[in-house]
Amino acid sequence: MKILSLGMPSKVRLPLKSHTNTLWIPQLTLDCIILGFHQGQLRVLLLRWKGTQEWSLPGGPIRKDESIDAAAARVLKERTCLEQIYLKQYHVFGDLHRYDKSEIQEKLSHIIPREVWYDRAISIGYYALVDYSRVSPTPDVYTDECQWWDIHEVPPLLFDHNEMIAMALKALRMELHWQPVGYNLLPDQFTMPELQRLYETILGRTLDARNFYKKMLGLEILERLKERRRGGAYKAPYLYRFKKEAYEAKLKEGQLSFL
Amino acid sequence: MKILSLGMPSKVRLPLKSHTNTLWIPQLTLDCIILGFHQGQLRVLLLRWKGTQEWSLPGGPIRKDESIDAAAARVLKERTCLEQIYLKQYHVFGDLHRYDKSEIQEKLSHIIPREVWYDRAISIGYYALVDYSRVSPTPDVYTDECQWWDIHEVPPLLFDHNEMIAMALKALRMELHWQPVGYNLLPDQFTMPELQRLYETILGRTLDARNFYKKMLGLEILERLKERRRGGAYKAPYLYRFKKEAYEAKLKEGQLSFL
DNA sequence: ATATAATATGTAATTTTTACATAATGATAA
DNA sequence: TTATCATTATGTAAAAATTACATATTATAT
Repeated sequence: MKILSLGMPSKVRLPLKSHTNTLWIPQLTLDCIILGFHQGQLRVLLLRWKGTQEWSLPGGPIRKDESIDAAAARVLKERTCLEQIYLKQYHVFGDLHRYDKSEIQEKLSHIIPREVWYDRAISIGYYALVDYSRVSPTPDVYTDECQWWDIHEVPPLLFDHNEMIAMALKALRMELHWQPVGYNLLPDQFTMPELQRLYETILGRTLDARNFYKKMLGLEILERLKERRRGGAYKAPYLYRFKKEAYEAKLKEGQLSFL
Repeated sequence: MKILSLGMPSKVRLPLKSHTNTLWIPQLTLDCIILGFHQGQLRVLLLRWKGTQEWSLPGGPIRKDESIDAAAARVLKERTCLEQIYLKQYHVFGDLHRYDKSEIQEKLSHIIPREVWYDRAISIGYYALVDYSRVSPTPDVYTDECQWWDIHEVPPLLFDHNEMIAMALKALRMELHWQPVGYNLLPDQFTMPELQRLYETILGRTLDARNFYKKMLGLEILERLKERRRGGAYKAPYLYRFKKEAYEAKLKEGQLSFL
């Protein structure tokens, strides 16, 4: 039953008619907004289609013998080589005319024959929070390039993927209030200014450092290490680590409020 | 494009193989947790299968030519005769073994031939908030009865529908904080104690009346009418009404916090 | 040794939330 | 008609959370 780690022919990751009566659930896909944090930017992993300047999100159909969460984990693993990642289902995109099908057919005709696209597909949106430094961006057979983009600098994408990213960011902003988002987006060890910049970037506004320290430390889910981050310019900041047991306990009791 | 109001043969509302290559998207369904508030209870609309004591949620497959939101609205309309209702997509149930298929085949074999069930279906969960008093519960061709149940007294249901209700309630509790849930669940005119009981019921805890009045009136989205609710025993309470423009404006700016 | 720019921290004011008790009222019963 | 009743309506003080704000510290760079 564990398809997840087996991998799959990454050829098939599109809403194509050829999926009918095969391994794949027809007319249903998922798309994955893979988010990382680097240099004060929230970044999203995008793919560039072979021989084009067209970008879109990683995603694809769901196997008949895998759960949708496993399918999302599979897509994530194929593009990042990461497993056991925080993945959140946040919205289903099911409008009849989610995107201009003929435009897609046109732009990708040299890769995908026009006639194999479904008239219509429904897509389950997931976002993943990953440690940027551990990701190895990997294109698939349809694409030349897999690259991080600042979420605020994303170019016009194929399908309705710009909208998907916008909605994921909105959902993430909500989650920021009661989930330890930093735990998933930052490396195991991080500094308080890094965590603050993460919050500021996602929220789109600045925060007061003193109040931020107070708030985060008051949650009692952070542990300050003896070491400081060396190598940077100027005063070396302390390193912190999330206390996993502590925050999981508080999460369960719904006693976490980050903002 | 407006399939919504056309209605459809309500015969087909199951994840059945016969949907392949027809009007319906295969292996994908939706289920609808229709919620009303009555006599201090949060109630959910359930269907009883013909000739059985088995209950389950309203739902069914999605037409190839309707959006998923339109499909949910269609299901809702068929069971309640209501349109223009608040519907919220809250989770996709996509596990491989969401429910015991053979148990379903067995229990419903006198209604649905065993062989027509899909091996597996994925279901999009919606919940709807309706004005209880305006609902006309209507069974479909597979069911004898369509009835309200206290959400805390729901019997064991077919499929994974108990879990669906539990998760819908959880999602609703979150929404209660920043959405005017009372606007959708109560009649146009209502009293403050009614609104308070609604909140208490959904949250599962009591609230202080003075603080509740203060909070709700402080939001400046309620309008007190001159009339009071007559007919009840003892002191007649004032009637209130939501100021639609006011709360929509505040909702947009994210400036509503109900709790 | 000095300058630099980022880190680390405390206190007071404000706002929000919580706790708590009593008078008013309309319906009911005597 | 009056008294009783259960519910509605309301204010204030304490506690908690949030916001505003300024300075000493320190690792690095010069």
